Amino acid sequence: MTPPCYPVAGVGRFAAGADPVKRGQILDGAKRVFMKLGYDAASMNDVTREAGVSKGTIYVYFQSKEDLFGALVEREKSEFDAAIQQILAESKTADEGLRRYALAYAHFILDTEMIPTMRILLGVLDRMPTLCQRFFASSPTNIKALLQDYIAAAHEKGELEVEDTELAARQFIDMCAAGYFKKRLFNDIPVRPDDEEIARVVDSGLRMFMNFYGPKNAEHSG
Amino acid sequence: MTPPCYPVAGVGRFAAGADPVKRGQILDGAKRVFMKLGYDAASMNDVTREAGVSKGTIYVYFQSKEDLFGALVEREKSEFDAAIQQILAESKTADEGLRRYALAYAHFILDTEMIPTMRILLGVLDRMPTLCQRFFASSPTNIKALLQDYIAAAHEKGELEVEDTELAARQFIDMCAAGYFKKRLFNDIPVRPDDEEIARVVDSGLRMFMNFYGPKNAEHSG
Amino acid sequence: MTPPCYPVAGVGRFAAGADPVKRGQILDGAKRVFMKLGYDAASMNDVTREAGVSKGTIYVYFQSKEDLFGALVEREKSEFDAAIQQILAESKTADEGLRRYALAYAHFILDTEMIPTMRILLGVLDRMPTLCQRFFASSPTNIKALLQDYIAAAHEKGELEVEDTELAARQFIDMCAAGYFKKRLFNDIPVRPDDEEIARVVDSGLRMFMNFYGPKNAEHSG
Amino acid sequence: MTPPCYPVAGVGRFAAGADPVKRGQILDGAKRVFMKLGYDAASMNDVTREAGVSKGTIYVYFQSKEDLFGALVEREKSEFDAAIQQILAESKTADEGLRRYALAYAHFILDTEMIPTMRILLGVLDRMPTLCQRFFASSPTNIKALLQDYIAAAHEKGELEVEDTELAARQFIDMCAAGYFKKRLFNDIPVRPDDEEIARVVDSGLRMFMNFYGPKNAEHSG
DNA sequence: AATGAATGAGCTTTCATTCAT
DNA sequence: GATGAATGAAAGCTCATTCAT
Repeated sequence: MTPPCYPVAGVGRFAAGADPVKRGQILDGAKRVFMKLGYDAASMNDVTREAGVSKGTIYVYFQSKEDLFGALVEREKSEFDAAIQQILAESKTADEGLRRYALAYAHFILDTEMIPTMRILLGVLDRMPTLCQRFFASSPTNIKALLQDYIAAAHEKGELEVEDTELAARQFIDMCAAGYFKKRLFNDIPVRPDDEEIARVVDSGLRMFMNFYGPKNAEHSG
Repeated sequence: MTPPCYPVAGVGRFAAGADPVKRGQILDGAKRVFMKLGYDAASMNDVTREAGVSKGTIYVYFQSKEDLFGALVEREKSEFDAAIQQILAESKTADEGLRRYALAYAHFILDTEMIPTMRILLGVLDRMPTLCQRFFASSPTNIKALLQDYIAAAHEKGELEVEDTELAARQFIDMCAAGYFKKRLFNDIPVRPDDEEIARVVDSGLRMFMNFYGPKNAEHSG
Repeated sequence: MTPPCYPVAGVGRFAAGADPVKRGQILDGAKRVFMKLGYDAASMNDVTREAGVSKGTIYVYFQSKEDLFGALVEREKSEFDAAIQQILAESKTADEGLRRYALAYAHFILDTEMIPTMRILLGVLDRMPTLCQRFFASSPTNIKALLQDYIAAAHEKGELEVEDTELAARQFIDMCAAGYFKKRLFNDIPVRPDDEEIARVVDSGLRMFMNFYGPKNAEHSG
Repeated sequence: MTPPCYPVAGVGRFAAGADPVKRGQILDGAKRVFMKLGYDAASMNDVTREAGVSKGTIYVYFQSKEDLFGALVEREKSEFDAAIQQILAESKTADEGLRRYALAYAHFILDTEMIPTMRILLGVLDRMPTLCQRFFASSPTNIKALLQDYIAAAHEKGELEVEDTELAARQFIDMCAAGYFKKRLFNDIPVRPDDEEIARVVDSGLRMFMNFYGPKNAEHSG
């Protein structure tokens, strides 16, 4: 009959480990910790401190350290996916679509936590192959599929002349954006290149690509 | 016929931690363990078991786990360095040099332990920046410098028309070989592509590159 | 009759590493182990076993082996300090004060863990100078300061005639009690001397001291 | 028939582990190492380096680390013993003998390695009781026996009036020299007191002692 | 006799996970 | 549901001792 005398946030509102706010809070703390220290060097105590929840609570929401890390990776992936898909959908011409794609790619590489996340994943790839594959399946490696579809459509419309769309997509990504990808991945960029510099690189790559695959050049094939 | 005097310096005897055979044996074991488990998950006991030497012996040859890992990385790097340099030195024409460069690059990506090594390095990049930099300074990221010089020389000879050699080098690498680099890095290659397939990709990239930078096209520059 | 609310701060609950009962339990175990084996030969596993707590728990309460040892030493010191100060404060005449001081000193030497603690400290003196100094600052070596003040006061009151109070204090301690100090320190006492024997030694020393520094002898000074 | 081609110092001259020069060389190295680091912190490798002999050789001359340490202690003890015995033998009058005894004691305490040696021994006393006892049996603690005999002889000659010679000997040592002993033992002396200061302390103690036990005072007993 | 590379038990310390409250 | 003290296996590393040369 006596009322409970301890804080009972959301009692009865969610099943065990299902409160999405708390879950997000844990993931936010975990993100900060993992990004800073890497998978192995980050301890669950660090997560506890950074997330502001107790050890036990974490284990209510996530089965293990690896499970927590997997959930974190899953969330990063979703955000990236959604953003890239929207960009391609909004673009009208092939030239505009390709350019915006390249710029969006560069943005994610340079301004988000994508690269640190990928570094950590690569470090544990052999131990957690499934987890990694799930991430990479829609990461910079494979949003190539989206681009590939886009290029195929442009080919249908006569904007491009491409036979091997997979190769062309890879070439475009590599030429216009992968330079920054590798530079960032290997920590080879002391300061973020300014937008003008990025535009210049994208432009040169795009011209080379259009020079080869554009409608005017008829003597070749992909 | 006189019995051998001992101690006999130089016959099977080395200064502490200087026996190259044993050193190699330890590195081989460490390589297997690190490649399989990553840096943190690999324990010195694992190395002990895999290398077939005792714990103490490892610490005679290497100061610490990090030191052992550093030596391992150094060894991988040396082999790669030597091979790439020789290839460029042996080539006559720009076309031949570029093609051989791309093929050699592909070989290292696909057939050696370069990529697994890099994965692990990326996983510990924040904790061991110096070690990583030393490796990456001559890794696929940066043998670009060699290629850049090569392209500049070709430009002087009139074989290529290139203004921004750094950009051109990056573009060539990205186009001809980086596709495999990323595929391997992200463990995205179920089976090694056959030599024919590799030749086809290199050929397409090289044609796109020559189409843009080759001597005949005079209306532009990179 | 209402069921107890939890978490109930302050009822059987303490902040991390702050439960004084458990802390004492660990210190008790550590004391037994250190006294028996010395600092280096005592392992944390030994402490674990003797204290009846797990390894991890010890490291919640103490940062390191050295920290644990330091806390142990601090505890011994406190008990000694408090007792000696009270004894001098309670005494009325010089003769009574000096006699009680000597007897209290003997008690600590013979009946407490003071001496074993000091032995261990001396063994690590070069490695832990600060820790040692903190202990010795109020150990038998230096409660001499208290005695010195006491003697100076007696001199003012005309009970003693002392010029060099520091020397006199040292002489008194050495004569009345230091014999047992050294005997105990070097493990030279097979059985504890009985109280009568102690009284006899203190008496002889006190008489020699008073014979020299007492008010009747006017022809000299220390 | 061929002559041995490796250095054969003393081959055939000594039984295994019996070359006193090499033995001394090892002990010298061990002394430096143990004095600097203490028993446990000193490693056999340190001894190896400091003594300039190989690990194996040490184990030819000494069974174990503890055995080596024991031999070292034994040697220190002998030197001290010999010196004190000679001093007492050379002295004529009680006053001179006692004074020289006190000064010799102070010298050993202040200028030799006696104190560091004792510190280390105290640190391992509970683990190596036999070893320690052997040392302390003739150390400052117990050269008291020599003094006791000397005092008894002086009593016979009428130079002193002493009933309890053991107590008197202890009192004399404590008064005249133990002050420095403790100061040194507890590392409480920043600079060595000069000879004048030592003479002053010895003088005061000796006067108090003679005041009490000297032939003129007839009203008491020890 | 002398060497010193090799051994492996044992050290201090960390940390993912559990469970009584 | 939430807590965080407690656990104990396992980590990196050291070092007394052995033994093939």
